[in-house]
Amino acid sequence: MDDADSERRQNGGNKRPRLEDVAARVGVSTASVSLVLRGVSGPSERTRQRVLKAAAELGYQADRTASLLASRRTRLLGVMVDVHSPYHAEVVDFLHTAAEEVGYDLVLSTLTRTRDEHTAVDTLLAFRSEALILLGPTSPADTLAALDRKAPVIVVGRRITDEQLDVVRTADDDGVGQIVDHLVGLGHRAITYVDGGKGVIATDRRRGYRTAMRRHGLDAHIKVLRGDNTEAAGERAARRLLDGTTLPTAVVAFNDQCAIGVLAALSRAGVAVPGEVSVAGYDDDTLSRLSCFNLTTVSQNAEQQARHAVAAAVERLDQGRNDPCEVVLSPQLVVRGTVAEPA
Amino acid sequence: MDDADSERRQNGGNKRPRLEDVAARVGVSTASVSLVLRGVSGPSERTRQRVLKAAAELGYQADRTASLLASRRTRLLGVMVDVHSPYHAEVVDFLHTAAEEVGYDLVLSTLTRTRDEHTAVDTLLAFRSEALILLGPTSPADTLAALDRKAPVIVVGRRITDEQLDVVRTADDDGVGQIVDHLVGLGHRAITYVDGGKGVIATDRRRGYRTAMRRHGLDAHIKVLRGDNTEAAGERAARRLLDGTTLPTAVVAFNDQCAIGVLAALSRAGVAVPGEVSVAGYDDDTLSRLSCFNLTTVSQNAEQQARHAVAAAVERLDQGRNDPCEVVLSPQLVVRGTVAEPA
DNA sequence: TGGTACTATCGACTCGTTTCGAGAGCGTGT
DNA sequence: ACACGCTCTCGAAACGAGTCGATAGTACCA
Repeated sequence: MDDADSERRQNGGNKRPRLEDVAARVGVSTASVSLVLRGVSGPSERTRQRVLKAAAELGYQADRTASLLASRRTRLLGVMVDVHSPYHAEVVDFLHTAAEEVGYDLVLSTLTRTRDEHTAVDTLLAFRSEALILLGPTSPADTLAALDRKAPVIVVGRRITDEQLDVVRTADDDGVGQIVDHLVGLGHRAITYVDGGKGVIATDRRRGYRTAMRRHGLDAHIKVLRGDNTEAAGERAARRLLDGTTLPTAVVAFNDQCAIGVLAALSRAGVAVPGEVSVAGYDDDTLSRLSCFNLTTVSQNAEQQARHAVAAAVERLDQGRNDPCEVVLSPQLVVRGTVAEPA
Repeated sequence: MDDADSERRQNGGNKRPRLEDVAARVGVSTASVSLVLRGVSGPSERTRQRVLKAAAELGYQADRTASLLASRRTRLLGVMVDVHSPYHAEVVDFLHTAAEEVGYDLVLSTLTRTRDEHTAVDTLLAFRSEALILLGPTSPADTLAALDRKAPVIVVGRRITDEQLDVVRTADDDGVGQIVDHLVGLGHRAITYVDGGKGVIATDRRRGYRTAMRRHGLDAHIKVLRGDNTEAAGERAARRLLDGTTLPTAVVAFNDQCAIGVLAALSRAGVAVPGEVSVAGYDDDTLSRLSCFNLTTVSQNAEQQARHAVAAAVERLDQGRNDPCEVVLSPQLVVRGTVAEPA
């Protein structure tokens, strides 16, 4: 009955019902329906009920493209992510909830092999995102600064030299410092670091290692092995270690992936972890939590990053903030099973 | 110079340029500009050049919400994914390229802890997706069927009882069968299966195991251990195995995660893999490729799935197909290092 | 009865594009 | 000179919602 009714009402086919269809069914204007459906006060309780009923019966759902166009504001935050990153996945999770709390919605655009940052961001802008939350962008600072002129840009997870942009990140040097402190506290002295290649993040973490070692008067033990953010790089580094005359008592890797590589190479060589050598990673990603690795690492606190990113966007959009802000979160040491007192 | 110019031209502030702004700058109508920018034939070469130049100078970018609203078609495919799944990430990757090839764009909507399938799909519809590509949906068949009345639904990666829907999936039973065949070919007879819990997928794989064992006359060796799609479940199952009197020569797990758990428990117990026991997983996910696991597994062929999903959508939308189609892809055995001849 | 103070509702316009029929301009053939 | 086709361009009407000032309708009081 209802079906036939609504089909007749609709212009011929199976097109989706419009605001006007709901309005016609109830016998009010589209304006009233619009108000009711958005929960704005104004319409009477009677109208409200009837509109809601009709909308439900028709299976009405607002056409977002029209809504966005009509309202000056879109209340849309564009988020650029790398679908392949488990860490990004986690952040997106929290971004959703944080955005929802302040009445914003998210548009996602992802990086792929054939889809670079420029393309991804263009998509976000095309959807009229009011602000851009970029997770770990690799574009140069001035590109991002240029982008910022179109819509407020919030860079997440990366230090940036440009003074204009909002940045939410964790203190990478501090994080590595915490690991070193922890290791030294357990009695380690010969602590080797496996590097993460080029990039701001790698630089910061390396500096964190160096600084912490010096702080503990372990200048002589500072040793940085070339590495990268991959498991393979970790393995290569570990093999170089094994080729040497003496092993360090602890290895700190640029990130978890790399640390896993180190772990694998060591265990293959029959070196007990953490019996003979302690190993630590960075990121607290899904891998590190696997019980077979149970890797001691540093958490970047995805939830806090997400909250601060959304907050930064809202401040720009709704509270008229114009000066850039930089939120530097303290990373958190996650002690698991790959670190112990030196033998 | 340009900056000042364009700022003056725009109405006061720093609003984004509109089609009209470009048109005014060139001295033509918005209609012409629209044609040029979409690459539609019609405008003269002279106009084309001037429009392109002006658009570039103004940094014009089409407002998608307006475009979508104005054009009957949106050429938008809605994709529901679970950001946490590395497998989904891979499919999304290929979906992007496949969609691009046929002139469609993707809107992504993700599942999170607080965001269920219904919400995710609503978002997709709100953006006027013309078809819905759902990766591994868990909603019941009739819910999906209802959805299909609003927009063609393409279910990816899951068998479904409803006859109406398009489905793209791999033959899970066949995949497990291939593993068993491979193992039997190497001389294994005592092959145990670790189950994946409830759900259609688990059922299929379990059946694949049983069928294959029977085909090889190994009915007596059929043994299914309770399990799940997690590492922890794999570990538990492996411990139960270790508690038994004799170990099987091979273990096939529901998926890679579970297989990793099995691996971990075995190696902790000092059982050599693949020396004493061979282990195989399913999914060919990122984990299985890690050299420290180097897990023999079965690939679902993300690229093919993505292509077929997009093709199915296009057939529905552009080629007037009305009958449901089911594409069942053949999974592919990926031989790595955790399987060998029995001792 | 008239006036005030609300509330509930509506009509008409707006957002930035696309679309489409109409028409201007031009060369050609008769 | 006229009609014809052709290419290029344009004006104006959609698209489906949101916005806002205007206007009925009601209730109350003097």
